[in-house]
Order: sequence, then structure tokens, then C-alpha cells
Amino acid sequence: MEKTYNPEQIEAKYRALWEDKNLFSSNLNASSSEAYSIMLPPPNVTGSLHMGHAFQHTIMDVLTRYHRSQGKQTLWQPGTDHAGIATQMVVESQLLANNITRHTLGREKFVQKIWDWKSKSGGTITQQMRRLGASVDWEKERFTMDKGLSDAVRRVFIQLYNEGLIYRGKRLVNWDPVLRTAVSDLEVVSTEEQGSLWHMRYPITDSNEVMVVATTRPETMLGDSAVAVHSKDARYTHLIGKTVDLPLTDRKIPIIADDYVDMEFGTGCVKITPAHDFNDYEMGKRHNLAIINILTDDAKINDSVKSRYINMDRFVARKHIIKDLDAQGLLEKIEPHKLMVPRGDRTHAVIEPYLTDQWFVKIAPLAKPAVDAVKNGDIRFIPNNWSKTYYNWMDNIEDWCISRQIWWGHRIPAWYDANGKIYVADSQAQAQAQAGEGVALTQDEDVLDTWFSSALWPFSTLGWPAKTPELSRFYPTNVLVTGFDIIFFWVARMIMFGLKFTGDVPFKDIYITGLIRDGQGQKMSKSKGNVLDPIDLIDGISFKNLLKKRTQGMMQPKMAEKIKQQTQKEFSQGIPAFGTDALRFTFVALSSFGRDIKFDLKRVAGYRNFCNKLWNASRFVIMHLDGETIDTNATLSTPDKWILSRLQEVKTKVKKHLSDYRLDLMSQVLYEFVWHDYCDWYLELSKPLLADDNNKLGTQATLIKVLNEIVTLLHPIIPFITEEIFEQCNATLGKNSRSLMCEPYPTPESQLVLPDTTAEIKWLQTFILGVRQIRSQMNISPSKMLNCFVQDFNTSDECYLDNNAGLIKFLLKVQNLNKLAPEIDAPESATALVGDMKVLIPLAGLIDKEQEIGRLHKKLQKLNQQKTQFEAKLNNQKFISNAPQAIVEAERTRLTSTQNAIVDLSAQLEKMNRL
RNA sequence: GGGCGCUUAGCUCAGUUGGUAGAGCAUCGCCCUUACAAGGCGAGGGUCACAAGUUCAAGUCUUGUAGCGCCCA
Repeated sequence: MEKTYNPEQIEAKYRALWEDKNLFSSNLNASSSEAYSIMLPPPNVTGSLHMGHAFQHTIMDVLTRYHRSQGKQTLWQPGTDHAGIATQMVVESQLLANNITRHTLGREKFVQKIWDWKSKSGGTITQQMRRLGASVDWEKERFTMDKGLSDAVRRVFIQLYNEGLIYRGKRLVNWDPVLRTAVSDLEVVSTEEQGSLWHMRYPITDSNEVMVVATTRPETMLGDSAVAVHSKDARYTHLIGKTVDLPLTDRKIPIIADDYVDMEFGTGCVKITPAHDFNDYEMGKRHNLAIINILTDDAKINDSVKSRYINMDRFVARKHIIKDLDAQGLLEKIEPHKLMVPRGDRTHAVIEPYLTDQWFVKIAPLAKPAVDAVKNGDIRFIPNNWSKTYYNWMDNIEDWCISRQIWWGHRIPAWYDANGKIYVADSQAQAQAQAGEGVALTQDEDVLDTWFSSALWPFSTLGWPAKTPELSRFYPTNVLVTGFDIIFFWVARMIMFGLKFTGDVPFKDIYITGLIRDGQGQKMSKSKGNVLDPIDLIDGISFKNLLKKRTQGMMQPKMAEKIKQQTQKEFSQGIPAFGTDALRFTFVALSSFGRDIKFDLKRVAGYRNFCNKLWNASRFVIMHLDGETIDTNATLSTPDKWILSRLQEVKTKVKKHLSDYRLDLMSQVLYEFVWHDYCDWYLELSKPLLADDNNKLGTQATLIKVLNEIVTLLHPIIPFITEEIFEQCNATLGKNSRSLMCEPYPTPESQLVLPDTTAEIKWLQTFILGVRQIRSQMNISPSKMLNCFVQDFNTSDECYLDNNAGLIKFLLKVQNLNKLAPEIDAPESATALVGDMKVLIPLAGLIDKEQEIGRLHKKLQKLNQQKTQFEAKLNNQKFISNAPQAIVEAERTRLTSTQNAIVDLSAQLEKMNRL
């Protein structure tokens, strides 16, 4: 084996090997009685792998590899999402660079361009997933616009339409004027921005009075159809029923009373614009007001109202309108005002409420069973508190606007005849059959919201509506691993559609992960320039290239400078290559519940070191195998039995943590076992054992047995290095092994749990630690050979001592280890305690007397402190009578042993003082 | 305004039926001891945000306060 662990080579080797041997295939273990399946949340086909993906994919891969190695038939279903708006925008902006718009190209050619783009550039993320070692079944890879999936989409649409759960209607929707399409509530992000409150005077018809209305959107006045006041507002009751002359137009609009008006806000008068505000729309319906749409689909003033503002953008028109009102003395005042501004999550454009014909899913009848499924435990949120968020949203859910006025996506399977009659069908031919021969039909221009097809993902990928073997085998899936940010977009909709169309939940568990943030706890984003690319953590990147990546395409030079400073501060040396396994281990170790993750590079370095440690431990083991066969029946020494016993505990814990989705705890248990038990203790103990012919065979057998189980246990987390170690071990033993991936996951063997050996090794460790402490605190060189006496030992001490004298001598560099009878006066020594037994290291020129006195003082101080605590507890009658017997007993034992230690050390101290 | 979470060692975080506070990194000693200096051995460091309550016993349960964060309106 190479002296240093080299992740790059190993990873390349097994990436190729696993795929060549088809080991990710869901056809493996086909005869197993159990199946396990996970649906990969399909990333956008335009996307590249970010830290969030890498994190979630690691978790899914750990679960998949674990269950696969338990012999289950396992499917991790990969694929990508066509991401309607996002993808269309990418290709549009590419075309725009050549001065081509999608409209000059036409629908058909434009869509073809997107398909071309997809086949050329759409595979980025799936290639990156391979770097991570994600064991998805690549043969089953799907795309949301594949034929089968598109068939499923139409099938669902038609059925919902026929059941009255999909309808078309003219409604006020969120309109993105840049994309010129409707978007759903979820795609609108409202943020507080600084604006103004304009107070405008509306003259009362045939009167000298004016009403002052306050608004944040003055330009919408062109579309006002009323002014509303509260019915109990004494200031205005005399005006209700009259009209005002709407300025800048020749219209008169009524003054109405509605209790929705907040008397305290502004002047207590509100202008009502039903076509351009959601609240006003509702009020307009109550009062039968005219709905006057004053905007074009790109948010310019249209010609529905005669004015000089036609064709101006709404914000340009605003300026003119304010100016003109002011000139006419109709502007009362302008106040600064903070308001919530809705913006499109893709374009960042101000979203307009806009009245158009759209398709909707009637959600209430679908939501009810979806809520019940979580309430009755068919679906579990992990951690559970997310179910509250889910209920909260589901209880307030509104109908879902599913039509989008873009070209990339599933076209709505609806056709219209000349009279606007709707025919919903699977194809034009079937629509024609419905309409009758000779009726001219045109298909709806719109496509479906991308999330419509995503909602079908758990069953459409398995071949639904056909009753395929995959569907019955793998549906419902076992767990969905995803972020909280798409609970509403996606998770809830999968549950609704899954229940509706398969009659079963799409997954049993929903594991909601935290968000990966940067080292400062900031959300990673391109605009902030704090993004880490998982691939850069694997391969490493220079400071220069990292900075280039982060500032590429920066609009503001100021921002670029800030990013430079930030990057310099954190990554002045760039990022070293940590390898995939170290990155994966980090994600797993950080995956605790209910908390976002501040990503700390030092943790990655730590786990890279762990991989290196494991690597070197393996080198040690292989080095001592002599390339011979292993005698699995050899007699085992106490340390051999001990490490095997510890291993059983570890396996039990790992199993539990995995079933609780506590991968962080799983990794912690394994980390500690490998480093601190196996390497720090067992490997050190094995050195003298290997040198002794009586123990050699047993120790060899144990070294390799434990190592083999270690790599198998760790394989789901760090698959590459463990495969390599496994192979090297087998090669050394001349065994022809299968891939480690196919090895069964180790299970606890209760007959190997031996409390007695654990107690003996605990004794040995206390002994060794005590002497090491003396050596270190007395500044005795590690290479200096020592003499050692023991005194005041009981029979069990004596037995342990005889058993382990060789190990003690070897590990502590002790040349003479002698028992002293209690009555014998020991030479001046530094003392350590193992239970009641004294371990004495004679001073004999090695040790400074004063130093030892100081050391003993400090120890006694600590012990006395503890003693006081224990005594206080035990003197408390209530504690004695109320606490469980076992707890009281444990406390008594502690007090006794502390007291004994104090007596022993005090005597020792006194003796030193006397000298 | 409603909901959810977080606050534990200098930093990043564990701590699941309440029972003597843990890890990694960082710090300070000593060591290139043939698996590993990406390492070994040893050491220091915490009134578990604050306050009250329940309890024999609270980091852990209850209530309140403060600070931070997220979601919804």
C-alpha cells in the first residue's frame, strides 16, 4: 500500500468499477423479500451541483448503500427536472446574445433549441453526482419531459379536469411582466422596501369638498372604480353614495362604505382598483364594481382608459401622474413609507396582480387526505416539528394556478373551438372526436407549471399509469430527503397527487435537512460571492481561481472588491484537495437535526485526517499479515476479546442511529471507535502480542476481522477508501473478493460481548494512563526506561497484573515491574492509583520531589472537591429516600472510592513531605 | 401579528425516558517511538443566554425575559 492516502486515484478507480459492474442497479437482490427505494429530488436540468445537493445526496447515498448491503432490492431513482422558466431563461439569454428572441424564432424552433441545449449541456449535474459516488440506478434515469412522464402528466390533467378538480377561469393572478406569465403564490417573494405614501385629493362631484386618499401605487388611479370608507367613520358618512371626479380622467366613481377599510391608516379613505390589487378585487366583487385593467402584459399603461400615459411603463407613468396631480393642486403630500414589494423569484421583477384566463387546480379536496396522511402517521416528518409547518400551510392553501405563458414545458392538453368551448383530451385527434368532425380546433398555448410534473415524480418514474413491476415493488418509497424550502412547492403536492392517483402515500418518511451556510452563517449565494463548490472541496482550488469563480460576471465593482477581501480572509491559501470521502464524512457528521449548518472547512480537514488514519491503520494490519492465511480458530488474548466486544457495542449503536436517521451520531460512534479504541489502544496493544508466538495468530485474526468490519460499517459514508482497503486486504490474503459494496452489513454478535474483558482492559488503561501522566508531568523523556512497583493490590489486581505484565512493560517502557508487600516501605516514588492499588515510579534521580508534592496537592484538591459534592448528596435524607436505589448505591461507591483515593494520596504526600 | 427553531469550552457542534458536562479544531508542554507529524503522549479551558418554577436531583421538563434566525400574513 502507498504510504499516504491518495483519494484522487482511488476514487477514479472505483467510480469506473462500480458502474462497469453495474453495482448500482436496482435489479440487484431481486429475489430479496424486502425492497428499499428513494426518489432523488430531480435537480433542475440547468443546474450544477451545489453544497445543498451534495449534502442531501450524501445522506441519500448512505441510506441507499446501507439498505443495499442489508440485501434488500434497492432503487435510488435519479433524473432531472425540465425546470420550465429557468431553462427557458437560460436559452433565451443565449439567443439574445445573438440578437434573437424566442418570438422571432417561433415556438417550434425555440423549443427545439432548448432540446438541443439540453442534450449538449444538460448533463452537468449528473456528471457531478458521479464524482460524489452517488449510487443511483443510472439505467433508470428520467427526465420530467420524457415520453412516459409526459403521458402521465396528461393522464392526470384529464382526470382532474373530468372530476372538476381542474378548471379554467378569469382570475387575478400574480403576473411577472418580464416573463409575461402567471406565476404561483410560491414563486413570489415579498420583501420590505422603502417607498412612499402619496396623499392625493379626489374632488367630490359638484362640491368644493375633496377626499384625500393615500396610496403606495398612485399610477393605478387610472383604474380606480371607487373610493371606500369605513361605514362608522364619522368624517365621511355624509359622503357615502356620492361620487368623486377621478382626476386625470373624465370618470366619476362612487364613494362606498366597506368595513374592510382601516380607519386608522392614512386618511381613512382608500382608492379601490379591483384589477390591480387582491384586496380591492375582493371588495370590487362585493360591491359589483367595474374591473378596469389598465396594464399591458409587460406592465405598460394600456389604452383602456383614455390618457396621455398610454405605452408608458407603470413606473414612468407614476412620475408623470404625480407631476400632473401636483400641477393641478391635487397632491396633498408625500410621506416616506415602508411596504412589502412582491417580486418574481426568477426575474426579480415587481409582480403585478393581473386579470387573465388561467388554469387552476381546486386544492381543498386534495389537501384533506394529504393532511390526514401525516396526522394518522402514514407519513412521518423527521424531525417531527415540520409537520406543524405543513399543517399550517395546508390549512390556508389556495387553489393552485398551474398555467404558465411560456413555451418550455408540458403543453396543456386542451383545445378550443371557435366559440371557446373547451375539449380536454390526450391528443388533438381525441379532442377532435369530442368536438365532432370539421370543427376547427386550436390548442391552448400555455404550458403547465413545472411543479405539476414534479408532483407525479414518485410514481411517473416507475411507469405509472401502467401497473409495472417497478411500481408495485418500489412504491411507496421509503424516505424523501429534501430541504424545508420545497415542502410546499413539491412535498405537499406529491402527497396530494400520490394519494389521489395511486391510493397510497408516495413516501413513508420525510427527512428534512438543514441548510448549508457559509462559515459566517450566511446563506450561500452567487450575488454574495460566498459560494463553495463541492467539487472544489474534492479537487482543491487555488485562491486565484476561487476568486475568479466568485467574481465572474459581477456587475458592481464594489461588490467584487468586498468578495475579494472576504475570500482572501478565509481562503488566502485556496482550498486543499480533501477528496470525496472526507467531504462526505463531513456532511454526515454535520447532519444533526433542526439546525442549519455553518460549513467549516476545518471539519473537512479533520475528516480527511480520519481517512488518513484509517489508511495507515490498514497499512499496519496488512504489514503484519505476512501474506498468509488467517487462522480464525486461534486462541484470543484479552485485548483481542476486548476489541471484539467493543465492536459489538458499536454495531448496535450504529444500527440504532441509522434507524433514527441520526447519521451524525452514527459517524461519531464509528470515528471514536476507529481512532480511539482500534488505533490508539488495540493497535498499540497488538504490537507486543504480534511479537509473541502464543498470541500472534489470534491477534492477526482479530486485527483483520475488526478492520474488515470497520470498512464495511464505514462504507456507506466513505465508500471509496473503504473499497480500496478491503481490496488490498483481500489481495494480501490471496482472496478473490467481491466488491465491498456487496458485502452484508455487519450485525452485532451477542456472544462476543464480554463484560469481564472490558473490566480488565479498563484496569489496564487506568494503569497505563496513570504512569503516562507521571512521565509527562515529571518531564521524564518518553524513551527513558522506568522501574515500577505496585502495592496494596487485591486478588483481582494481582490476576490482572500477572496477565498483563508484558503489555504494561512494553507500552510503558518499564524494565522491572515488581510487587511490594503492604508492610514493606516503598522507595520515594511518584504515585498513581488503580482502584486501591498504588502504582509507584521510584524517584531515583528521575523525579523532582517538590514537583511530585505539587502534583499530589493538585490531585487531592480535585478529589476533595468531588468528595464534598458526594457527601452533600448522601447527607440529604430526601435524596436517600426518593432517588432510585441504584443511583444512591452508585453515589455511595463513588464516595468510597474517592475517600480511599484521598487516604492513599494523603499518606503518600505525607511521606514525601517527611523525606 | 401568527408559527417554528437556535443560544453548551476561544471556534464549529454533540449531549433522546432528568442522575458526577463531551468531541473536533484552536491553545500550551514533551516527542520525528518503523502504521500514521494529515501523527503520538500529556495539560489547560464551561455559574450549559438570563430569571423563576417542578423535583431528592435540571444543559435536559414548565413558564417568562433577552438576543439571533427562518417561515407565513
